[in-house]
Amino acid sequence: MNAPWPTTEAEALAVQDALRARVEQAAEGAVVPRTVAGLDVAYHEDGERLAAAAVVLDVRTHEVVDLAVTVGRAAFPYVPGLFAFREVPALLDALGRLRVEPDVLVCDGHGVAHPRRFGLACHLGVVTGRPAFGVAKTPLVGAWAEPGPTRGDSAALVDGGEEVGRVVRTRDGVKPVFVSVGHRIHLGDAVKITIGLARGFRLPESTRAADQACRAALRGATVGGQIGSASPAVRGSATLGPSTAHRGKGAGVV
DNA sequence: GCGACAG
DNA sequence: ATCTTGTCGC
Repeated sequence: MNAPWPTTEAEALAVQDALRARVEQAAEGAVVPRTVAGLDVAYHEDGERLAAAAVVLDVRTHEVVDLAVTVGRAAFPYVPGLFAFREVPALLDALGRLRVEPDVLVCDGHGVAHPRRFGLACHLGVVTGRPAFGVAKTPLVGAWAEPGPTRGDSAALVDGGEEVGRVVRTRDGVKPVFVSVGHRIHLGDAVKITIGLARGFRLPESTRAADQACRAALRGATVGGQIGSASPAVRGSATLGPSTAHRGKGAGVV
């Protein structure tokens, strides 16, 4: 029933074309999350083995409510614009191990601020059906004016004549982050949530927590060959069936 | 043709 | 993404 994971760039592009129509818009205020899930992936130096983490935080207190990690392999080579095909299988596996269903997914990358308006946040939102948005550290597409110097200041990220995201200053005098809608959420809400989650640091607490969790899992899997021993509250796996290595010759790097 | 190019 | 600890500055 499930379409096979794309092996070539042409196949991946076709998948994006098909899924793009399923992205849903949302009115401002439609999403008032009590919890968010921070998602991130860490790679082994071989560029193939990886660990993915999903950490659920209470939006108000930033307390970790749930956490799940999984280790596996990159499902596609890194190609700007096709980035999601590399991490989606592992991230879905991690999300599937959570006991608490997060109200919104905070992705490490872009949503519609993408050449074909279907970045990682859109992809994860569509396949999970959950509200989702992306917070990226660097731009992929678009132009913008330097936002004000104060935390909370922002500027429109424009591409192809449309606002595809917002460049947001989460801390005074610090390089801004790029926020864009993924699925079922309004850009203004995504920006507010991002600022609320980024208090002491540039990146949202959710992203930082996920980054720390997958890095730790990667070490555990590399050194001990097993993970999840550090904390009994963490659910993890040392294998990842579907997320096998990319094969074939039409997609570049391996 | 020459860069740029999420992680 | 990853290679990488201490250090300069507010």
